Amino acid sequence: MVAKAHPSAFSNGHPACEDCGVRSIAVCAAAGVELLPRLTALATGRRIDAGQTLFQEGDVADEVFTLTEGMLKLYKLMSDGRRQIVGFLVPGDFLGLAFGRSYVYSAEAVVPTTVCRFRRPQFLDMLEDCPAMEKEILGRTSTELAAAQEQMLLLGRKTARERVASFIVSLARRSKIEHEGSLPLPMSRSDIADYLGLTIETVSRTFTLLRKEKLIELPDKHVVEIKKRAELEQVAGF
Amino acid sequence: MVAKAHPSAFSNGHPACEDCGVRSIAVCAAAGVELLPRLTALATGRRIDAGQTLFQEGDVADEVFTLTEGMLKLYKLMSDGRRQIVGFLVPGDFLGLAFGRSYVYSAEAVVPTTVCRFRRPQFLDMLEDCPAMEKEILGRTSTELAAAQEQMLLLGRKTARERVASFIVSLARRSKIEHEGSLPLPMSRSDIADYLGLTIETVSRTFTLLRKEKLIELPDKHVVEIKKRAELEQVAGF
DNA sequence: CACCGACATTGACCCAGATCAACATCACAC
DNA sequence: GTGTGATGTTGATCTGGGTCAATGTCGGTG
Repeated sequence: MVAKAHPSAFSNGHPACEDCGVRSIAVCAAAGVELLPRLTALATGRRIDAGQTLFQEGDVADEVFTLTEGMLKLYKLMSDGRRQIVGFLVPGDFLGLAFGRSYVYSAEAVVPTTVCRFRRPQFLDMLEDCPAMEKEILGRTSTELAAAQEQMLLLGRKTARERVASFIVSLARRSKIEHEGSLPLPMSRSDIADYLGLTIETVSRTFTLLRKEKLIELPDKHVVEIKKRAELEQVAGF
Repeated sequence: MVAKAHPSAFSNGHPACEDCGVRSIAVCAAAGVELLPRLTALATGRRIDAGQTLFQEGDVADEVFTLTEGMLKLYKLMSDGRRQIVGFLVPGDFLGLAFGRSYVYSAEAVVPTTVCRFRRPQFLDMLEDCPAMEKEILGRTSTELAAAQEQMLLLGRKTARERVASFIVSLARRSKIEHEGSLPLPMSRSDIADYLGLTIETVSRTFTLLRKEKLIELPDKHVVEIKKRAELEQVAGF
């Protein structure tokens, strides 16, 4: 018997899926209640310190994950160290389903992070029995593809000012911030630069510029306060 | 009865799926033989002249397509006319399954092109009855996402020389050209520029540069001949 | 055939953002 | 408290690729 001061947890230190904080927004939401015990049995938790990598580009892709807490950055490296961050993941996001032998990007925690891990073969087996979950994954992959295409427009054609404005507006949308308001910025300037195809200096200067234009405020390195949402969206080119 | 001098064709001018030239490499390959008549009944053909658009970003996404002949470019436009091409499609490729109300990019023929068209609701109904096809679409979407992420690295971090080299190598791989050899380049310099996040002048200069470096030859505006494949891959950063 | 318009190449110059460098800020260890 | 290293900001300068402009190439048309 498990004491219930806290939600029930299994020997692997992972809470049961029924108690999972992100279940309603994760791919698991598509699994019917009858599949929850099976999901729970397959899942193991993992804690990742800030800066620690979950996996690296080229590793054999034998696990898939749901992010339950924190933030991950996904990136690709060139041999000389140039880096492109291809995405930031937030709780509820799913990752790892590479169609191929190995992961096509590295994943590293931006802040202390927890993920829920599944072995790939077992997860795929479960997908067989749960078409709703497969549909959900297809939908998410499609949405991610559309976001990647939007980012291609940003990287290929937007100015530094437009890039930074787009970044802030996109983050705000994902955080469900509708108008003006305060936005956490957990990643470093270097991460932002490598996401936007700029240098840290240009990112810093551009934040300062937007602040001088009174579109944003920067009460702290890791917080942006949106002051003029409409103008910011305008600058972003949305 | 349909005379069989040519493969059987239906009133809509579209050949039956069983006779389709790209069936073995399209999503339709995942449909069992028993589904072919149903596929054929749903499909209609469409011819698109070079330069004509199949659909535009923002149009209601009520159709999906398989490219049967020619080449399409997919692109996003900004209000001031800046353009980012997010992909070139070749026969066998599938497009249009936007997860949302409307298409997120425009599609235009690069050369005279034919597509096979399905109404979305009917196509989705068919997917319900054919999990193999849904899996196939998920696999393709995943692969496309990985390609988009590779392109993000190109757009965010590579030099003009690396971009053009990457472009040539990627095209060669898709055309199954393994080593040295001649490669058709159906799109204009302007299309290449908008795909690589460069200007036409830089694309032109960079082709000339690679030619002077003896990595490629340019016997014609629309042909590249790869002379030193290994060095080209090196420059591309692969 | 000559003419035309679209596309591509090449040259001269310019500028947005990179690079190099100095300094500021802050969390943390001692 | 003071020192130290990581992170961020700001300034000065440089440069890869953009912009502007002239010229070349070629397929189509009368």
